[in-house]
Amino acid sequence: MPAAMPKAANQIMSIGDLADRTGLAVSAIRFYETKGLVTPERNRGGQRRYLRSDIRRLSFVQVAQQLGFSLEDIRAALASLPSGRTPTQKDWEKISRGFGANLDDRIARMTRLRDYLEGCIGCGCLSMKKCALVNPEDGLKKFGPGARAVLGDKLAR
Amino acid sequence: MPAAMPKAANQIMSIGDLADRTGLAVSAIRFYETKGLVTPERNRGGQRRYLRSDIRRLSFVQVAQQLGFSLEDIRAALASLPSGRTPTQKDWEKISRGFGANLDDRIARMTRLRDYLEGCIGCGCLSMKKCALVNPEDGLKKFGPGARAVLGDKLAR
DNA sequence: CCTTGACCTCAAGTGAAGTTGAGCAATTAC
DNA sequence: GTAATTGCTCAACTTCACTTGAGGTCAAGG
Repeated sequence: MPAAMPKAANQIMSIGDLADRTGLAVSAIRFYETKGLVTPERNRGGQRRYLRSDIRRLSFVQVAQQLGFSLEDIRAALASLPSGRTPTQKDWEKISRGFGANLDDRIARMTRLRDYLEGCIGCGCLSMKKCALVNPEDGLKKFGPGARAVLGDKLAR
Repeated sequence: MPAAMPKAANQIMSIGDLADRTGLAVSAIRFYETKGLVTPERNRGGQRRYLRSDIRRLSFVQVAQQLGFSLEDIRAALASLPSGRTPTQKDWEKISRGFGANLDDRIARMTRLRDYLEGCIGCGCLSMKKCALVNPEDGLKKFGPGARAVLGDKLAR
């Protein structure tokens, strides 16, 4: 058999293969393992063996990271995936929804920020403690000082 | 002696006052100074004395940081403010526009990301290195490791 | 079989963005 | 006028997200 031998059914792969498929550095993948983001098996030589579903797992990590989540946030989200079996679409959809809802919020906040920059920063209100954007309500301080308020840190709840 | 003593014309203030007005920690303000983001005068006792316009300056730092800019990016932007005089509205508007343009991009990108997340994450495309979600053209990555900050705070729990 | 490249572990380093602490000086409040 | 508060410098420590290097092992091709 010549040519095409793309890994036994390409069901399992080495760390290098996974790195190629995800665009991550090998060192990053090992690092993620220490953070509990992936937990590969080992072959009898002690080398890591990954499943194809780990590609998606790490891709999710990358996406979520770009959305601003910390590795710990992501770890927590991934922890809700089934441990015994390969996650299904439904599994993924479920955890994606959590992140997506958050995104809506973030988009709204960024839009507000843009408006702020365009219309407000030159107006002087930045120097005023009571600027609705910088400091919407008295008492917001305890949730995060200063301009954090701009982002819509809700003090409610 | 009791009552109203709201700072001599509140034109100049101590680092503690500035910290109160911006919500920043005193240590952070000093740190920003080492990064060239503020350059206060000193009184004859050697203590830092800030102008009211520094409130705006630091507020801008906070806002820009939350947009994902590094302190170095911000330093560069602030460097275009006039050094001899207190910045005018126009000065601020000018530098804000630069950041704002960037923001439009980001909002667009995030909106795209949200759409993908809703419709795509379960579909398998996440396993592809080229998925726009994983690898957006000019991804947030180029804004540095602070991309996290762009997006604000943590996943609601 | 033997070489070469991929992998292994573990420790240390990086850089961003600060915080904390020691030891001391200046300001403010009473 | 004195005590408490605030400020000063400088060095070291912290967290996050990785990378790099040393020293050694495993596995696939020729």
